[in-house]
Parts: sequence; C-alpha cells; structure tokens
Amino acid sequence: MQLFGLADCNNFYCSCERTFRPDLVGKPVVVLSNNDGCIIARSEEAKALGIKMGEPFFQRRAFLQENGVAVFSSNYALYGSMSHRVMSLLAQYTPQLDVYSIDEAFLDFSAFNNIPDIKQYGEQLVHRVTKATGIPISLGIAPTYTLAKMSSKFAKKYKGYKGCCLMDTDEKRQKALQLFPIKDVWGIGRRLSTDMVYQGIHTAADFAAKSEQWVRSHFTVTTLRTWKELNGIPCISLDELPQKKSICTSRSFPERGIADVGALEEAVAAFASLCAKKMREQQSCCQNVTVFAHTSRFATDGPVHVIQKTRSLSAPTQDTSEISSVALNMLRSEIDIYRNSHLAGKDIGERADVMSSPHYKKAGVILWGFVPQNAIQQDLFDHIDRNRQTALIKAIDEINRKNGHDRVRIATEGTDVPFEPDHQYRSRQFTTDINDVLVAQI
DNA sequence: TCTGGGGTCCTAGGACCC
DNA sequence: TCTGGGGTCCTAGGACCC
Repeated sequence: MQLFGLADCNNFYCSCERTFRPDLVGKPVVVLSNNDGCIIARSEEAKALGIKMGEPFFQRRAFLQENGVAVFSSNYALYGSMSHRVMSLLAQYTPQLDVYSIDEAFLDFSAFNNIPDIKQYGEQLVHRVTKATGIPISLGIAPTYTLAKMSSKFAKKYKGYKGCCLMDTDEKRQKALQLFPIKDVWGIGRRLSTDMVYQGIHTAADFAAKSEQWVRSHFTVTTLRTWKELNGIPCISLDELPQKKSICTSRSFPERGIADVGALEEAVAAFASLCAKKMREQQSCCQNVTVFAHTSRFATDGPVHVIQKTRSLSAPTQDTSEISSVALNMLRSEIDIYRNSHLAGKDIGERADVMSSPHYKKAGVILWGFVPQNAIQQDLFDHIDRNRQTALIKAIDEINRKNGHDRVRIATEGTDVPFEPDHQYRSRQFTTDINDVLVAQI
C-alpha cells in the first residue's frame, strides 16, 4: 500500500515568534501581513477569541489590546530560517520529501512496508521536530495526499493522536470522511463548497459517495481528482515543482498609496530587479514581462486607475536593466495615456485638479514564459552583447551576495528606499543576523 | 488614516487560419 | 432576405492553495 505523510506546522508564524518569546506560550498571539495590514496567523488562544484569518488589523486593533493579544509584524527572514530547520529534520525521516509551502511538506512512506509500527515512527518524528525546533507539528499519514491532509487536521485537533494520525484502512477512511466538513477538504474552496452544500453535500463522505459520472458532469477535472483522492486513488503528483512558471514581486503601499509617479517608477524598478534576481536563482530567462499598478479597491474617493500591461521580448533575457526598462516603459506609457485622456477637453483651470494623479495602492512585476538560461534562441536582430551582459550580471550578483542585497543596483531604483512598509511590531532577526542572536545569561 | 503576497491550474471566449 | 464550419492558439479571469 502506498502511504504519504503530510507534516504541517501548527500556526507556523505564531509558533516561530513564540520560540523566541517563551513567555507567550499559552497566550494569544497574532502575526500581521505586510504594512501591518491584515491578520494572517493566529495562535489557538487567538482563534478562541474569535479572531478571523485575514481580518484587517485596523478594525481589530482595540479588541486585540483589550484582550492582551501579542501582535507581531511579519518577519519573513525568521520564518524562512525556521522553516529550513524543520524541513531538514523531516528529510531525515523519508527518502522523498516534497516541500509544499513554508510550513508544510509531504513525505513518501511507500517504501516503509517493513516498518512494523508506522504510527509510532510518526509520533517519534513529531516529537523530535517539536523538541528540536520549538515548532509543534501535526502529521497525517494516508494513501493519498488529500487524505493525508485530512489526517493531519485530525492529528492537530485531537490530542490523543500525539500529533500523528494514521489512516491505513478503509474503515478508518470512511469514519474520517463522515466527520469531515466538505468545506475543509483540500481543493474545495468557498465557492465550490457553497455549490455542494446547495446540492446536499455536507461532508467529505457525502461527496465521495457520488458517482464519478455525476462529479464529471457537475465540476471540472480538478474536482474530479479530489474526488478520486478521497476514495483512496492517488492522482495528484507534486514532482518537478522547483521550476516555477511565473515569478511575481508586488507590494501594497502604506496609507493611501503612491501618487508621485517618480516614486512609483522607483518601486516598480525595484520589483523588476527582485524578480530578475529570483529568476536567475532558478537559472531561467523570461520571454514575457507584465507590469501592474492599481488604485485601492476600497477607496471610494479619488480617481480609479488600473494598469496591467504585458510585453513579449524579442529574445529571452535575465538581465535586470533590460527587464526593468521594459517594465518602466509600459508603466510610463500607460500613465501617459491615462493623463492625456483625462486632460483632453479640460481648460487650464481644471488641470491642477486633474493632475492630482491617482494614488496607486499596489503595484508589481510578473515574469513568465521561462526558458533555461543555457538554451536561448538568439534573435536575428538582437544587437546586445550577451556575453558581456552575463558577466556584468554575475559580478553584480556576487557583490550583493557578499555585501548584502541591493548594495549594487540600477539607478532607476533610486538612492533612497522608495517606500518603507509599516512593520511596527517586528521581532528581531534571531536566526539570521548575528547582532540579533539571543544572549544567554548565566 | 488603515484591507497581504506569491503561486498553480482550468476554462471560456476571442482572434486567426483555411 | 439570406452571412459556414472546424481547428488552434492566446489571454483574461476565476477558483484554488498557503
């Protein structure tokens, strides 16, 4: 029998913060998104207070304070490094580890038929990771990924499992399916679960009991796969994930957003530069560049402007300055079009008002259409000296690697930090900056 | 005043071709 | 008055995930 494990870190970001603040164990903790915008992680105690995932922080600030909830800005350097510790421990327990997200990984246990007690093996794994990293984890073991995800939720919910829930018989599977709400099934989101409840499907068991024909005719192939997985037939594969199909860097800007076009350009140049760097790390070149920028979805006053523009390059590239200039050209021309259309027919008196440009709340750059960097088709009309360019990029990456990122950058990114996201409640870089390492007092 | 960021996959429908 | 049929490719947008 094939068996897969899913290891899931409990309330990962909160647990990371707590590892370095043991005084907060047992107390409510939340972690905020960039700009301290939304609540994106909650400890069990915070969940018990009724705090929802994704709630805007400003709406909950007073409540959090009244209830003594510890609040943290997101600290991705810390979470990334803690994740790495957890994953390297998990890798010791399986021949095949698939890291699925910052706090989750699948483990292939198929080769472990000779292990007499896989449940006990799982419990050991959970105990070891929790003890060694300070991050509590839950492990589900089952014949398919979808069922393993489900098992891990049981492992988390019921203390009696000691962190590890094994679903290795049809009887256990049936029982679990009946207890599991359809909306919590992996791959069934809000939209689909609403449809299903409308059709009388309330639990995973209700759904699994439908005929294949019925599922095919009502939903897409993705949902059919989920149905098969619930019935114990593996059909989701995770292989070859490391090559991404698109790479995106985007940010929301603090408060009302950015009105100054120069500042917006600097931000976009910085996003382009970061995208290009991520892309070089996976040794690709991109064929397409998309830039986007838009005003707030929530603002009811002020001009609304949505920019989304894509350009195909004449030859794939991984050069920061080329990608950056393509993104900036698209951005500028879209803004020019907007301005011209809003200036047309206005007299001078109205212009001052019109020229108060829109406040762009969010912007980003997406690179896609990747080809491996060693397999580039030369463009017949390409006049750029590729070899020289490659040498320059390598040199810059190397300087930045040694001296801190952004030490060398292109001039369009500006000499100041273009915008400083709010992170009022940020913890320190306990694991990645020597100046922030905790000091033990004897 | 203040509402995250980064991905994947699928489908419908338009553009284009013969 | 009457305005084809079938195929491919691309893109935007929706749904999902963490």
